Amino acid sequence: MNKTREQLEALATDLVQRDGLSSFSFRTLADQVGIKSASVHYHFPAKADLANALIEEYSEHFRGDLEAISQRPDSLRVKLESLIAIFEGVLAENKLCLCGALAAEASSLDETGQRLLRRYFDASVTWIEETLEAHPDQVRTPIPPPQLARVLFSGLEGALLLDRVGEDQEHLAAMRALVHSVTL
Amino acid sequence: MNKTREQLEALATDLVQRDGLSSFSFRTLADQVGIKSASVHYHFPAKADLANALIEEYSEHFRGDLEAISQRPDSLRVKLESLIAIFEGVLAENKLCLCGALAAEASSLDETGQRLLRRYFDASVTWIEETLEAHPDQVRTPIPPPQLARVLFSGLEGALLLDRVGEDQEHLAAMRALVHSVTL
DNA sequence: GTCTATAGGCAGATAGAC
DNA sequence: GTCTATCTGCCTATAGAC
Repeated sequence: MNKTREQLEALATDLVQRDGLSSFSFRTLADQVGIKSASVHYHFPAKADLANALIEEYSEHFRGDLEAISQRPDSLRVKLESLIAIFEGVLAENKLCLCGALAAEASSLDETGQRLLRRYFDASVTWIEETLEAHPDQVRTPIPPPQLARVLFSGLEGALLLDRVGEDQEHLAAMRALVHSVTL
Repeated sequence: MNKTREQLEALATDLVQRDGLSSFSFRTLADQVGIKSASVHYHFPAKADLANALIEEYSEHFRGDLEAISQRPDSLRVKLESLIAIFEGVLAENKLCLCGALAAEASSLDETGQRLLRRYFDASVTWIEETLEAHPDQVRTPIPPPQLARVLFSGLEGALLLDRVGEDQEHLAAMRALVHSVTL
């Protein structure tokens, strides 16, 4: 049920991650799904509504991925490497993090959208922080978990941005080196 | 001479850093400068030409800032803190790095624009790398300079992105903590 | 849920006068 | 260098039929 809506969301998510929210229109979505743009408006009255739906879905999915990492009996290093692997997967598809892409275009979102973005970043950083604190014996740096968590997540978002215009994955690789050096 | 062109570039730079390239049109620029949109096309035939001019100017300016830091007889820590201060200044104006903003919208640039973006990131990372290598005795981490440089620049670009949608400067502050911990 | 039809506006870009 | 005028096309969004 609601297959069309799901198709639209999947397609729009992909397009935002590739080129940003302003790079496509309701017509673009309609054409690819095989309906008319007026029908897209039935599912998402305005573009900001679409953006908000995308952020919510993406956040939920990402949170699921993080929970899956948490539940594995891995070392801190392996857990953080699994996090990096998520970003490497996004880069492999020549995409950005949906929320990172939208953050660069934040003014085309409404207040709700900006709050959802903030919540995504907060939740992600908090997950790293808690993961670090769950393995205090495996942290090998004087930087306290709250700061280290922020460095890691900022670094991953930035590395994605830089590596996508670059020709290799040197920035994400450097993030791996960082994780290697701060964990046992 | 070429006062109009300079006004257009300054205005466009500001708008890109605030909302991205697709957030304004030649008409937006024309209105604010007090001319007609057709006259903007005299200075920049197409929007991609404008984008490329902006990247070149921004890169040159940034390179000047970095050279100024290099020429001061400061410690490694102070030099890296000066770099962070540049990003803090951008955030204080509620802006992003021009090239970071454009990197999220890379598909609206032409080949030249994407190459210029790559050059900007390369040059910045190289500057950090060389700065680290100029003070080998003040580096207090096992991460080699090439990787550390990439972590630092990715982190700064990402922190800007995250702190702008956030309510405080916690990610840039965390980058300060990182610099503090890896330098003497 | 999807359609046709359309409103009303803005986009990038160009031709040619001044 | 800047203008007027204009082309052509796309955009978001809505009304109302099916």
